[in-house]
Amino acid sequence: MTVKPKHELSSDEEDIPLNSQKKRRRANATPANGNDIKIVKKEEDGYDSDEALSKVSRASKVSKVPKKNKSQKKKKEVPQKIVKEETANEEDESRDASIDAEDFKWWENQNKDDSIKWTTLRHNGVIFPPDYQPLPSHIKLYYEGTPVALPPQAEEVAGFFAALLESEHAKNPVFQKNFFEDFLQVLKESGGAKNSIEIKEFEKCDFRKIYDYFELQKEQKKQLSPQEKKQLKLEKEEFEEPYKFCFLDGRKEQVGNFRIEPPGLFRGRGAHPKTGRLKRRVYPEDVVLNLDKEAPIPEAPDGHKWGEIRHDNTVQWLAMWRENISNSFKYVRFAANSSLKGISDYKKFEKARQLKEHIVTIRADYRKNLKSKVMLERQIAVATYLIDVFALRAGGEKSEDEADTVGCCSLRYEHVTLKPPNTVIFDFLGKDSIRFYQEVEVDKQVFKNLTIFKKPPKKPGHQLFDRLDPSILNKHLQNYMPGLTAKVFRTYNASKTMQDQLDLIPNEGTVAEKMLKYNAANRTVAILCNHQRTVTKGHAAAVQKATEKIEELEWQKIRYKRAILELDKSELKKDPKFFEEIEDLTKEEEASIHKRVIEREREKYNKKFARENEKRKFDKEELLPESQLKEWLERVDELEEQYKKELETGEIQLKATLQNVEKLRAQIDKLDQRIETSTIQLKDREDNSQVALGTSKINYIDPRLSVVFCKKYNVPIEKVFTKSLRDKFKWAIESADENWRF
DNA sequence: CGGATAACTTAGCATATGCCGG
DNA sequence: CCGGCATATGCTAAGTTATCCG
Repeated sequence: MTVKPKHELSSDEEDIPLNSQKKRRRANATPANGNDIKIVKKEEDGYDSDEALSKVSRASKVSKVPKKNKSQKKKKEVPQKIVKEETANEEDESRDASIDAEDFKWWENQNKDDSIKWTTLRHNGVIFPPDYQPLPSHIKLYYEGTPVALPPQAEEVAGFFAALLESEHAKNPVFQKNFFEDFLQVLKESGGAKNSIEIKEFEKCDFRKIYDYFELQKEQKKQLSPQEKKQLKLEKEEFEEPYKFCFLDGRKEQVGNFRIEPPGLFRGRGAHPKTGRLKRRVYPEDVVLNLDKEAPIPEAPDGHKWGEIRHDNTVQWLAMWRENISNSFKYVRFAANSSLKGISDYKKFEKARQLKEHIVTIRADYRKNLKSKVMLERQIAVATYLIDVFALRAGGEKSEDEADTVGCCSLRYEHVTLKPPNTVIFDFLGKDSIRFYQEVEVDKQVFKNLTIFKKPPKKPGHQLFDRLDPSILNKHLQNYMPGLTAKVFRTYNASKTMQDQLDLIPNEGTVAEKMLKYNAANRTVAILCNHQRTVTKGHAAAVQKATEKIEELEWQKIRYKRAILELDKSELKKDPKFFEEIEDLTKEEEASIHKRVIEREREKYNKKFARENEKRKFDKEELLPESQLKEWLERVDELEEQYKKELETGEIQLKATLQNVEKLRAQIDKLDQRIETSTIQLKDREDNSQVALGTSKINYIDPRLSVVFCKKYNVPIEKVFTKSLRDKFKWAIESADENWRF
């Protein structure tokens, strides 16, 4: 218990001055705040050093695992079916593909060393975006009111901006500036405006005419007849056909993104310094193809040549090119339903499941290490805690020319606010500049440590974990389990949470009711992972509409109750509670409901009239006379009159069929039903408005959990997985029985 | 060893699709 | 049956991590 680990006795590397650590971005390098020394003093944070020590002996128990585990059981490889590349009949290629995929059940026979991804790989290359089509001569950019004769190269770039004129990007000054710089550059390179107008200021450019032209084109496309649209779609599919599939070890498999990304303006998320920059056109010369050595090399377009032909069977990309915004690579890869992606996915979840065997130890360890005498160990402990409990990402360092977003290791002083005794407010921008905001209670010792990590001279801009980065953290995690890294915790906790939530669902009720609960479970996971979406622009309006609808149902119900009392006063005595709600509706509320209902009725008839006549016009039939509309509207007027009277007298007029207490009660029951469904639906929609369920379903929740749920609860799999997810998760659907557990 | 980077997963948004209620 | 809305899909940006390289 009191054995002092040797590395703590010596002045170890932990105590090197912080300012000799690798330089940190964003202003101020982390100060040497003396924490490292003070931390060992008991009075600093009052921990029991004896206890702190015991942990280290524990840590030494953790077995080191070789980096590469090559000793994994090597099962026999499935004999692969050789598929003829030329099917005699090409009429139904996709059917062939699906048969192929079904034939290859890799999950029934997991194998081997996965550094070699394939032995043969053949494909037809990639699709390039069409050449630029110059605008008609009367559509121009205007500069200080004068049309500019732009060279096509520059016109194309102006068009990229014009297309975004009504978007938020176009209002963003950084976007404007970056676009304008690149635009001027292209303009210069292409010889400047042909009518020698010199463009100098962004503010003097008017892209409206180009924008309007694009809108018109969109409109015209929409106006095409269904047959024409169908024809276009058919042509598109036919053109894409050769690129959609490839042959991997002789099996026909789907390619994911076989289209080269078209040029445009870079739309970075959040405050990205490069947003608006010109993303340049990619030519065959920029593209590297990956194929097997004997594979026929697809022909490059017209007079072009491929940049390079590679034969690298240790990777799973088919083509790649370098992109000019951040100088990184873009890849053409297999589709999500491909065997290689499926295998990776399966391994990901199996790895997460493996973490179950170690999580207790890991948690016990980081709890103990929260009190370690070594600063690095404490930071590792706190970071692991945050990653485990709050599902933070690893948080690698980012460069100055990317958006300022953070994850665990890159958290800074200002991202964490401490509220004694042990409340922490996290507020930072994470991946995709999505805000992470949580006010939470944390472990007491975690709170103390965060206080230490924030101690002066540390101040805003400084790293909280000044000794840590994902590589150090991951190396530490590998000690517990081969392949364990920070991101595995997200997968593990997401799937574990889903399992726990699904376990709480009783096997009863309709499929719809079960699905509501499944989605609620899914939502718990999405919230854990902070998967958000922006509320759709019509959301507020939609909610209001639905709320009003419910109000109107309530009002109808009250009317019927009043009507019952008119028919038979004695009903009140029999069940006074039933009639209580009549009093809930004030005259004002009722009047405003009347107004809404009437207004909607009027609108309905106006629309009906307009639509009907449009149709008749198209069919060259005689139009409805205005008198028809008038007649309809008069009926609404009558209704309005009737409601007005009702409001004054309280007397309800109903059609003859409803002049009967039993029928009214039945109607009221129906209304109650509708109110309940509508209310649940509304709540569900509201709860979902800011939460994206898809991301966790696609990436984090072991699909076998959903399969088991469906099997056990008799829910059709289509209810939980869309077509594409069923393809992606075929391995799960076919392999999990109803007793499977994460 | 550490920084750079290649290769992969994860992410939200825009747009296409299709489904459901009036 | 049809329009409006929700959902599914496509697109590509933005992460993580292993590995490369000096």
